[in-house]
Amino acid sequence: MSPQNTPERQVATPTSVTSSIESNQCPECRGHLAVDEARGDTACTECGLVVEQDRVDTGPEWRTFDTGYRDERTRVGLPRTKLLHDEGLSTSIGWQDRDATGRMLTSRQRARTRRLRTWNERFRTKSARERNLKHALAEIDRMASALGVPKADRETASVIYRRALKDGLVQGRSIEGVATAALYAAVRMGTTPRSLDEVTSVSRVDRGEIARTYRYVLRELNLEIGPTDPAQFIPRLASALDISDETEHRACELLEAAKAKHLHSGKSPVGLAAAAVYAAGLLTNDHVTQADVGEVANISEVTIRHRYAELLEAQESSVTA
DNA sequence: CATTCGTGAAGACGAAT
DNA sequence: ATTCGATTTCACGAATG
Repeated sequence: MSPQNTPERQVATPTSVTSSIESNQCPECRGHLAVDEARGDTACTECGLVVEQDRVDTGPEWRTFDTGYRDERTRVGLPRTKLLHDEGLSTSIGWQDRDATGRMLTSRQRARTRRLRTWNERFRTKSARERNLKHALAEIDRMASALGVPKADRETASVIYRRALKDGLVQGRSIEGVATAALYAAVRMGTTPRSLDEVTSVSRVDRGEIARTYRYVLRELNLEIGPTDPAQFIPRLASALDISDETEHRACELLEAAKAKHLHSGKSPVGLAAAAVYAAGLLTNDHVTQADVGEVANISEVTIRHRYAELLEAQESSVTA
């Protein structure tokens, strides 16, 4: 399996590594390089020098969870060889009480075998769960970093994932799907929510699966997460657009007025927040274009138009009332 | 010229059946 | 699982400044 036979694996210095990978030649001994799939390294076959570490395997992984899915395999998770599969490290012990030649075992041997089976099974399932958890937590951390999610929310995400794993919710679903759902739930519960689209943009799983898994996890763990308050998006939009504190404050007032009239149910919270920022910009004479607000909020100009008209209307009638 | 506004067709989503 | 209603988006052209 391993291309190199040399036990010691020194690591090459970064210089000239890129070029040696391209030319497929070892910088030390001119031997040729080979990829070690199991370790994710690129190493020389002659001297064992590792020229590239932690190479990400982008190849497909085909897994099935039960016979029903065997014929409609889908891509799930990271490559099997690297993080998931146990790579032959664990052992299965047969259930038949016979030795290698097929003879029945004595009762003393049977008891001994039974104990071995029990412990072996415990070890196997325990380490499987730990691999699962390690993988998932690394994935959560990667996505959280990309989104700049605060540490407290990452903790929440990992707690949610642990609970999901304990309750067996990950079976039949991809680890990454559940990990993403846990992160999404965590940021929704925190102080700086991210939209489903934002979370999707850093996940390896498509939007639909995230949404489905999110709902599932929410229901199974009895988590109650209401609709996001649009006002929570205001500070982020404000700083991205460099608008004044006054305008920012004004935007919040507009949202308050709208909420009092229940003008916000069923609408996209981000869209509402974006419209509030735009409208507040008009009111305080520091101009932001609809295009700019839409850009940072990932909302179309059309939606901003619709919302900000409603917002101003709600504000008017509450002033006169 | 840039920005804003309105429209109709089309897609996405949640709720209800 | 399908259907329905509301929302959002896209593409376009017109109006406004």
